[in-house]
Amino acid sequence: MSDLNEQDFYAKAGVERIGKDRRSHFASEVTPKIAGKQVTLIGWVHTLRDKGRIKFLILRDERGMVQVTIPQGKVPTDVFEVSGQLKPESVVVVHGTVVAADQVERGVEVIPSKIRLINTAERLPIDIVEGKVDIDLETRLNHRVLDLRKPKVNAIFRVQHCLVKHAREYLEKNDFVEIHTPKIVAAATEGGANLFEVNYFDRKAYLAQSPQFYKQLMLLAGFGRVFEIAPVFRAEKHNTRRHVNEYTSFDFEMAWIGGVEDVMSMEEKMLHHSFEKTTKEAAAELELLGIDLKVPEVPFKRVKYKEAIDIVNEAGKQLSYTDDLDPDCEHILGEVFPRKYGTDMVFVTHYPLELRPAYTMPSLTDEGMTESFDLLYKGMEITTGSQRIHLHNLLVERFKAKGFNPDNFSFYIDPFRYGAPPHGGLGLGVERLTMQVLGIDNIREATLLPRDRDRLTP
RNA sequence: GCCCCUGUAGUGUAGUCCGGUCUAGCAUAGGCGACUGUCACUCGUCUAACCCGGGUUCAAAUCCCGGCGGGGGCGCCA
Repeated sequence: MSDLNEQDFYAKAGVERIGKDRRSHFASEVTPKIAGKQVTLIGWVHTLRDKGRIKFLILRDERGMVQVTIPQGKVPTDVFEVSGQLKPESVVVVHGTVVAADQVERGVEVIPSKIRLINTAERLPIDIVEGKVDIDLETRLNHRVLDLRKPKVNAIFRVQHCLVKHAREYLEKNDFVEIHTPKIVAAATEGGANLFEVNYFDRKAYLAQSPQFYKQLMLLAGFGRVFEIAPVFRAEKHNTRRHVNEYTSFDFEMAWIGGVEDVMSMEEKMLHHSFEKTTKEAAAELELLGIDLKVPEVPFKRVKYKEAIDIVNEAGKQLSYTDDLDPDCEHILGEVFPRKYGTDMVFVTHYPLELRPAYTMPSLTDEGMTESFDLLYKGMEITTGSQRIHLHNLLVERFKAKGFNPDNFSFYIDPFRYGAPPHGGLGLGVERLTMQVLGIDNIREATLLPRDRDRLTP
């Protein structure tokens, strides 16, 4: 017998197995309407307010919290004793009866008939109950798993999920095919941004900074419309609230377009759909985060790059038409656009040739400019897109003009010799979209497990 | 690549300028005790910290030097 006990690692840990117990209700589903019902709750001990002969256990699960009230004499003796042993973040199964209770803010509580300890928790490195002590973001990220248990932090990523889910849904309804392109690549797509080098057996390879070439090639391969939601890598030693070194890029690319306008039109409808669905499906999370999400009206405002420069110059900057809009400019535009156009979602179009990658279609209507756009949301660039060059000779010419040797990109350029469809597309930063939707200051907060200049764990 | 700031209990801070009751304060977390309606429970009590090394000085958390660590911004970009 003693040998058996030695091997029972559950008993050794002082805990029980869940066994056949399964959750009957989420905490949020315990309402006065189901008073009298027997429920099985599974979750964490959020707090235990131990008043001596009555204890109040706040049980938290994936969807919320509910109070479990444990009055001595009215619950079995062992239930009362076990409850006294519980620590914050202990994992428990609670069997009990739902009781309407005026004393509780939610008007309902659970009186337990049984409480089973499923796992123990040591002293926490960070407080999970919010509102007691402000914790540095750095410390929170070091303990990200615990940090994410906070309902508000968790809600950020449920909103993010919702935004992505419905953007994807819109594209699927519009004949886009989801593709998965290689993240280990041989060469840069755009120059500029630095690449992470990796050992590819005995050769040098790089982590993809963008799926750009591949998603275009898939249109040449006959897919018509494609999208990909995947990580991209930027080896820039930037350290700002808007940058991380690995982020999720939401890319789409569509063939048979008449111009860049078709791409913008697709994006605004996609975002409109996504925002609208998110306000409904993530209503609880948005409320928890105190966000009143405004669904931007379609069509979004369009402003030419030159006009944007004029606007920031009116605000005191001194930029020429070939200067890039820096974060300060985006901030200015973020303030001016709502006043001037009544919206915080604005396409800035027709960027100068020198500011855009080699594959961007030059403009016939605006000399020296491109058929391109950025989407600025609340003063931050969340999308970059354009009509792409589908004419082989022009593509070669543009690569040369940018100082690249087209021969190094033959895998990308050569297919354009054989009937490439006119096309365009965009890349949208998922974390940036999330942070702007939720009014988050630092992109790391909108990134599940951020990779920045020196963070590689967790 | 460039620039700025900063290291005090598990966490967040006060103290650092102007060295001396700092035997390092407070909050929160944690231990123990009390409490039958709490809801950031309350009350009592205890535990727990000056990044490392060197220097100046009668005296260093405080000033100086070096090391290590951390945070933020710019360029670039989503």
